[in-house]
Amino acid sequence: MSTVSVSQSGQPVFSDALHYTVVMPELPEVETTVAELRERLVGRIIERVTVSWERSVGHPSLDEFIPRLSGLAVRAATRRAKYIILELDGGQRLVVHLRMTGHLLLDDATTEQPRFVRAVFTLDDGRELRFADQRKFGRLYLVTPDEFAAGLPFPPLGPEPLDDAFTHAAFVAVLGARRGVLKPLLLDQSFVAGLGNIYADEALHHAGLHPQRLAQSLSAAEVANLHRAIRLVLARGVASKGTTFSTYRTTWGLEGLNQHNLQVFRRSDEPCYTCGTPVRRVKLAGRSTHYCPTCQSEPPVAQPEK
DNA sequence: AGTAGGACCTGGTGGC
DNA sequence: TGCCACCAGGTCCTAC
Repeated sequence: MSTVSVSQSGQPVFSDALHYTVVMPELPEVETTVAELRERLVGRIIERVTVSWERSVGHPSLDEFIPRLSGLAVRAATRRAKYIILELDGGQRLVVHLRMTGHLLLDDATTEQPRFVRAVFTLDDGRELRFADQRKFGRLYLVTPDEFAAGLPFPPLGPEPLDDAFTHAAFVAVLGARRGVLKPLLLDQSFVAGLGNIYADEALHHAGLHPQRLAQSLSAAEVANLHRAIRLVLARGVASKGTTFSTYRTTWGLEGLNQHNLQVFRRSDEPCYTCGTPVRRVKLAGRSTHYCPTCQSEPPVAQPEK
């Protein structure tokens, strides 16, 4: 449950407030958000919609987006990859991708709007679902049942790593078709859905694999280790309600705890918990990449360079 | 098919 | 103190 902030200086009391200070939402952060929305939003009716940053709406046009949503009840909240899916009356779906800095906040309408609000969905119970997004990368999509059945608004997505169907054999199958450097491959949503920079680095460390290893160079044992590691770090992230790097604290804000589980991410130059070697940070495929040079030994085959 | 780089964005940080 | 270049990273797009 969220905590309640009681102000004695005339500030509103944030009862039933739901705040997220999660940065960089990946699968566990989105899963946590969806679980909260399932509990607190399903059954409510969207009465009114306002959009203050037009490009936050990815589909359809704003002229269609707003009137089509009005009066619809939220029937279910689910997740696919890093997408939040709100099923509405008539089978329409409001799909949300938080990208880098998106937040969904559920607050009493009388409370002050948080910074960077891009869209507000006024509910029938006096609350508002607020989409805040500092860097404006996040997107909202409204799709019809036919569009959703045709795969909109999703790009090609790989298997869900926490599904029971994502067995070792299933991982071998998707990996066998791919080549290239491990780190960018793990970030490729069409390979396995839901990993981002944090959990990709953590999975590689847990599996003892150097981020520059080539996918096709892995032994059977290393493939099994990587499969186990992906599932483990994501499951641990979900259990910890996500990873929070917040620059500010609020008395009513919910916060994930997985940052305390991280072995290498954002631990540059700090000692590896396993062997004490300073964690190294390099730029790989345009992303900062963290690894332990001892636990994750260098690729056995020399990379073509120089 | 893969790789690289730019674009989208803005607040925070560090250098001068 | 003030300015400014740079960085953060999810995804799409283009080019090679």
